[in-house]
Amino acid sequence: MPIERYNAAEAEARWQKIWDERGIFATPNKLTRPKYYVLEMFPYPSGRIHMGHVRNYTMGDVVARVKRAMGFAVLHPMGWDAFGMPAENAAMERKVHPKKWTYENIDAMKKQLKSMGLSLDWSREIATCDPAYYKHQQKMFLDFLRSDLVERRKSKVNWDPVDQTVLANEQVIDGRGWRSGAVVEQRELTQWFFKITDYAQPLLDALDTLDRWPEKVRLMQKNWIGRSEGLLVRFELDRATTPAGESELEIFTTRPDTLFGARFVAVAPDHPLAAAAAKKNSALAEFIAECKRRGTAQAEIDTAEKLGFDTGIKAEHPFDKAWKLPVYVANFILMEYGTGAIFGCPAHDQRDLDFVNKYGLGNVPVVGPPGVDPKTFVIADTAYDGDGRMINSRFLDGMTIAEAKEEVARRLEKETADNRPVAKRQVNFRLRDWGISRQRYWGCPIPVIHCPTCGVVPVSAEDLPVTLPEDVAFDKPGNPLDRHPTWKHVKCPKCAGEATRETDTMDTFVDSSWYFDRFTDPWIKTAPTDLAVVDAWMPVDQYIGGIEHAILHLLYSRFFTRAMKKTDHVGLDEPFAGLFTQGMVVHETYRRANGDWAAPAEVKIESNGDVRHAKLIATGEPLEIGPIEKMSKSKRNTVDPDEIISTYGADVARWFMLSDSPPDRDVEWTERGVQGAWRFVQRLWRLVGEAAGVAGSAPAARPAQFLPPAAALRKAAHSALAKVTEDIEKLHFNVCVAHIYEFANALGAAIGDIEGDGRDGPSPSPDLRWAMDEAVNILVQLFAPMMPHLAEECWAALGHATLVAQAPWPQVEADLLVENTLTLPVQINGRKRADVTVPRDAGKAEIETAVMALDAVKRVLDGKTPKKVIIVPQRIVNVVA
RNA sequence: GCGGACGUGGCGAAAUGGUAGACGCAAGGGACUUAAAAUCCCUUGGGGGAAACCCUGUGCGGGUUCGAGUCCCGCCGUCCGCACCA
Repeated sequence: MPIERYNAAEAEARWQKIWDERGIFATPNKLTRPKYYVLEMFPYPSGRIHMGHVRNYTMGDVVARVKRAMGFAVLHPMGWDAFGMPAENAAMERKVHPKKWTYENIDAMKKQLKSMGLSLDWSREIATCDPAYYKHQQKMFLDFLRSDLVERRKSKVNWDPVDQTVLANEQVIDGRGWRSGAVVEQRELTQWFFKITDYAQPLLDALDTLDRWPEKVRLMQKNWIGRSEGLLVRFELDRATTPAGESELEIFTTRPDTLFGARFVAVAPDHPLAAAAAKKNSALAEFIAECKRRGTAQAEIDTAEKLGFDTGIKAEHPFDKAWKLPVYVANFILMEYGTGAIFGCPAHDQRDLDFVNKYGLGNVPVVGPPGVDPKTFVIADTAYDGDGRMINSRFLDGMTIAEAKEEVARRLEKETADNRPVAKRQVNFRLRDWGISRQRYWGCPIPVIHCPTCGVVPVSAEDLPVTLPEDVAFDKPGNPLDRHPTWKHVKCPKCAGEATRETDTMDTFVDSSWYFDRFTDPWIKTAPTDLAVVDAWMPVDQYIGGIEHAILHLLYSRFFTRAMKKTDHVGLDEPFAGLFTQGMVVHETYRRANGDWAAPAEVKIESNGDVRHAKLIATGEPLEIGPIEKMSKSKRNTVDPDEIISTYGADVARWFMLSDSPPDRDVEWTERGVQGAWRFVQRLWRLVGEAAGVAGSAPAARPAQFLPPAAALRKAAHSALAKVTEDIEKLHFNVCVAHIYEFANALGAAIGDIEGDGRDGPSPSPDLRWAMDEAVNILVQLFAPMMPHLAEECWAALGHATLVAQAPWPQVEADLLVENTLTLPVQINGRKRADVTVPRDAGKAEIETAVMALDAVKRVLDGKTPKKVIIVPQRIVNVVA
């Protein structure tokens, strides 16, 4: 029977059109079945999708299709993270308006996504640059402002000199801007902040409840929040030595137990005490200026020497007024953490030790490691930060570190100076408030007005949205909103006097902090969300995206959800119940002799034996095959999804993306792998045709009995079904792929057996035809979530008038997977020597008798009695000789 | 420096503490073909053996266990996150 090759290009377009016309992926908000919300991180409309998108969206689509088949009402929407710098860069470089550029990109990428055959509900599509979206964001900003979740203050900020804008701490990677890569500078600016630090503790605590998040991400967030418990201690200053009669200095410490090891006190260069002292000391002023001149770039911090300047100020030890400690200004103290002041205990802190060794201040060890004689224990170049007992510490001697911390806190809390306790316990967080002001055009305008008489005045709700002006020029660096001739000049809503609009726009991470809520009801015009609807759909049951958002987007969204709850826009705290972070798509690199990179599409690979050679197709020039790296424009090792889809079809791209590597690990894109996937598509098509031929007109009624060949086939089908169902649930797509291959091999073998018989024997028995029909239907349904177009084509070929995309997931017949006899491996001393076949319900005695009768066992035991026989029911037998 | 993950054939990888290497790729051999492609069949961790089968094997060294790729301790290596955080 001649079977034509499967024509992916023709079939895929046809099925996409049918799905579209029948609107089968649109999900109504009226829920009649249990809900399942699957979401992939929405893309930035850069112009074209890349292989990372293909991987991400394929995974989400498999989950969506399977859950739909399992009877859930599945919400699977798509939208666009559409504000941001690249649109402005395009405007500057190519004189195209950011809006035009963005919407053209959206059109192009939407077309590409559609060609992937994703089961998305496009009726819910949103773009964050749409005033219909950001209007609600502005409304929430004002709600947050009223609820004390937002504040405006002057602060030292990260300034990106290339993008000419402020960055949040989370957006500074290794001292560089996350987008531009420029070395970030410190500037003092007045900024809008979301008070994420108010939620530091809840955000930390709730991490323990996110049991379907990767441990790694939870740990990263925990470290980022950076809770530390310590003591805030007031050190009295010797007024005779202070510049303007300052009487005390507050320091924060997590090691109050080491107070008797103190050798000095130090403050940050931008600490008020340092500034005051500098006014009377030009050498100190020069030192401080020098500290500030030194860069804040990572490389400089790493190599920077610990430098200090003795101010001449003396601080009194909290437990001994007579004990005076010198106060230094030191370059390694950060004003942003704690109080910007520390006491230095060099014996047990490496930085402090480096410092005293440079300035000759000496050290006294106060924690003795176990088994060490306190009298002879000295610290030279390496601080001791391990466990031990207190030494040289008066009333603390002999205590553990924990006991000493507690004792110091207890005593200093009770002691007072100026009627206030000398110390109090304090929890400190590393997390900083989220600065959201950006000095850019293409973002959501911050809806406030600055009035010379009334101060900051919120735009009234009925005047929202504050829309961006379209007539802007990008001919100069800086913020076009600020330069616009009219836009910012408005009347004050309060006093009607001349006032100006805020010209900063919001960080684009604000846009992506609630889009998943908006998807639940993108149509509502009067509010960001419909509370009943958002609470019915949220949380997202399965969120899928890149690990690069482990902190940024995922932490902001967790905060934003809490802020929305406080302002009555959602009813829950945690937006993402399940999170999966997928690996990157990587590819070999190719390099020409002159150092230029060559793209995979320009390269031909030849191999003789095990050695592979690359050469440039155009000229034949030999190329060096370089390391496998993340696909990037700079290394030119990208593969265009469009080309793959038009050459092999979307199903091939989807299948290969799922097949080779575990989804959380990097996957290497290779031509060999793609061709393997393509061959399998063709093989499945042939197999389904052949199986349909064998099954012929299978009996409609299920036969009462199945002979061994049919029973074996049914077992293979149901076992594959059980395994795929289980592994899909765990998102082990690569293992699912293996099960499908295995089942396809088994089905192929079964067909081969029948055709072999068929030549000289009778046609297959009715029970086998029925089993074959069942098997091939299961096979098609198993690969349908991954290769939906091929599956529809096969489904139709099998005679169904319905869509496989709407077919319910098949039921496993568990009985088939239970064997009447079991073949157990037999180990002797933990090493497999033989198999034993016993009835499934055989007792231990029966199994032992059978095992002892085995030749292999007899040979090893040589007539002796075994020491022990371990029988694990249904599993294994181990004979200990 | 601190924290974490990972380490299995030529390669990507499987493996609730229970037969290590499923499945795929690559390679080799064969069938079909005038030939090639496609397809189909066989072999493939290492060593020994004619074969049955035996020995050995999951980075290295220990430990727990009847039994360890999996659990524990210590190294080595790779990758990731954080980092003058007091």
